[in-house]
Amino acid sequence: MDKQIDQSTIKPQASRKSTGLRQVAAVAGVSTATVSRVLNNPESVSEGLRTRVLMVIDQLGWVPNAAARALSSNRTGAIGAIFPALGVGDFARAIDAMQDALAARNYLLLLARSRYDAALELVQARKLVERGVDGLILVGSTRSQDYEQFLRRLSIPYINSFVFDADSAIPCVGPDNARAMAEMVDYLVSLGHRRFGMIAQTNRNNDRAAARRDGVRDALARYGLAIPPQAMVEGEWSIAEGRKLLRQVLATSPRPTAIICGNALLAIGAVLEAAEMHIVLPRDLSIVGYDDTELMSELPQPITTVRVASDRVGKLAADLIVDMLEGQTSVSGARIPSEIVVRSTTGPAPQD
Amino acid sequence: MDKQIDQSTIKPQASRKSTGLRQVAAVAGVSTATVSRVLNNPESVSEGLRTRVLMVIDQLGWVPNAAARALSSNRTGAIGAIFPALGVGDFARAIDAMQDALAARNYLLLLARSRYDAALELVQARKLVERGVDGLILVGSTRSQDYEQFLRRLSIPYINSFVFDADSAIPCVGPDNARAMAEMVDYLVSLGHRRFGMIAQTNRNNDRAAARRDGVRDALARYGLAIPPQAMVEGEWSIAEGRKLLRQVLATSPRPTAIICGNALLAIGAVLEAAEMHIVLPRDLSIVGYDDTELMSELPQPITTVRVASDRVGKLAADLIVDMLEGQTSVSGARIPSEIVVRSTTGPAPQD
DNA sequence: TTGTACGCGTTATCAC
DNA sequence: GTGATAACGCGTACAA
Repeated sequence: MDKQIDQSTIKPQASRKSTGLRQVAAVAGVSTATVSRVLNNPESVSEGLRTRVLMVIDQLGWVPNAAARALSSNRTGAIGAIFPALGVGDFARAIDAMQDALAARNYLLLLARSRYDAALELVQARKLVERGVDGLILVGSTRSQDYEQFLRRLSIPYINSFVFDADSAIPCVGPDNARAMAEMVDYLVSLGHRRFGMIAQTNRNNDRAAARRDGVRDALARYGLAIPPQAMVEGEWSIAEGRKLLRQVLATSPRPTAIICGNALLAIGAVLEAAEMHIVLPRDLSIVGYDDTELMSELPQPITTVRVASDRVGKLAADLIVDMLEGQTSVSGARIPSEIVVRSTTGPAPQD
Repeated sequence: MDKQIDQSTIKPQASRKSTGLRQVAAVAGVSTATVSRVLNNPESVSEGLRTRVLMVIDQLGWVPNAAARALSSNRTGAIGAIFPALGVGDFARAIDAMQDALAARNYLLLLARSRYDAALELVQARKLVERGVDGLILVGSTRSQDYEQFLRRLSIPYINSFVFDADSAIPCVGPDNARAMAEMVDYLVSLGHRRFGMIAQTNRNNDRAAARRDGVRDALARYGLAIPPQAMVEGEWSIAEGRKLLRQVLATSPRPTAIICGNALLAIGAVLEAAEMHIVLPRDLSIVGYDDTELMSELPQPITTVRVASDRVGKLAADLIVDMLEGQTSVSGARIPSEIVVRSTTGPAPQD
């Protein structure tokens, strides 16, 4: 009798196409609960059953359904991250490290791209939340009211990366952009420079770029110095712009003796253009950049720059958000130190 | 009476925390089915109800739960893509375009990275499938037996990108790597070059690199030419390696008059190193690369290279996989044309 | 056009 | 340690 009943109750299950956990349970002769436990809490299942179930899983090639799991457990095991761009030097390195760190802790990274567009970023955040991410890694700390409100209503944790603000309410992982630039200014002033120009990265929806610019300005102010408006220009993220803007800055008078660039590509463009203008670095002019990509050291003229361990930013951000999710105590942020890498594009200010 | 019944039936729903669609339905005074339809099939709902429901949704700030939706509809609206690397020139451009194209058609891109590691790629594929992606975009077309089997068993479509093989069973979107290199060889031979060297990208788990190398070899063979083993070297993806390998190739005798590099960074390294060795391009030597990044044209010496519209690869791959999902007829692949961009690192072979 | 009711595949809370 | 079984939130026949 029992057997007959078993079979008749199995039939309808078998007709349910080639589904999952239930199948495994049936074949292994255990309950669905046990199969689930083998996956999520192996220690709570006896050795014997566990191996048996694992064999069946392997044999059937069963892959658990993440959607069902998410629906039932209210966790997806996915972390969302929104970056302005994905292929750009420091972000790319951070993303790689983030992915590795998350994978190591059994989380998946969901990447979105905001293109430095505030509205788009909010859209992306919504999509990620809709997708059920357990936490969010954002870049920067300045956002619109709408966005702030959206985040506040959220029941999931989020952190800011690539910025560091000691007294921010929400955790930050990143360099102190302003301080990094201040150190660069100190270095240049110590070389005797007094007239500065800046090829800044555009500030539009980019508080890191703004912080770098402000860092330069404030540091200079401490020495009683300032960059004249015409010698302060803005560009995006390309060599071509670095070239163009160098000419623009050098056209001002009196000519600056040191030019600070807001990112790596702008610096590379500036240095290349200087060479074409037969300006000898660092004899006639000093140029510095921000971020240390391979190019900064491999070009004919290695460029002095600020180095930030972006991979550490990525890894720590990943670890931090997972810690927050798993209720670790250490939910503070971290300031990633920056460092001035002196190469051959900086030297004593020319005498005039 | 009716009112009282309504209220008493609403109470238990209200106690169910701050859930979703049901809430919206209750507040809007419609059924859950209607709310669902407003989202997934708006035309089938009367104007009046639709706007009312939309207002309530907005007011409550409700975000549909993707997991529940996926579980119920058996589609996630997510496409998985596995790339060897994410931040690398052509891949980065393709990824950007892919994301945009997918977003335009209301799909989300789930990105994974295989690091040119076959085993890791299979792991990533499994994870993406577990995550319920509706389709898969892969790179290349050569894979292990295990992997092939895994894909065959899959019930979701997948395509190969960055390769093109006219008689492949599964759709491809990409350049014909071998043909692109063959054209480059034709060009160099037409300039009088007869002695060639090659700084290839390593072939490990990279059939595109292999195809490029084979393309060069076969094209040369047609002219009765060949690259001597010592002049055929391999590197990864860095300027430093391009530098080192150039010296290696130039140490062979007789010295090649033309050197073909397997990617952009290797070419840049080679060109920079040549300059440091006081070798004048193209008078003494011709060097070409593969892939056209900004650097290839902005460096002091613009580099002759193969240009492939990677963004088109990304966009077309995205459109193709979605077409396959949505049952469009046009499920063939596409060959993305490549083009030789002649710059200043190539010229007539030196006379000896 | 709109509403009812069931099922999607898993987790988790109970009993045993 | 193990097994029933009720959620989880949404889509969708089917009925009205």
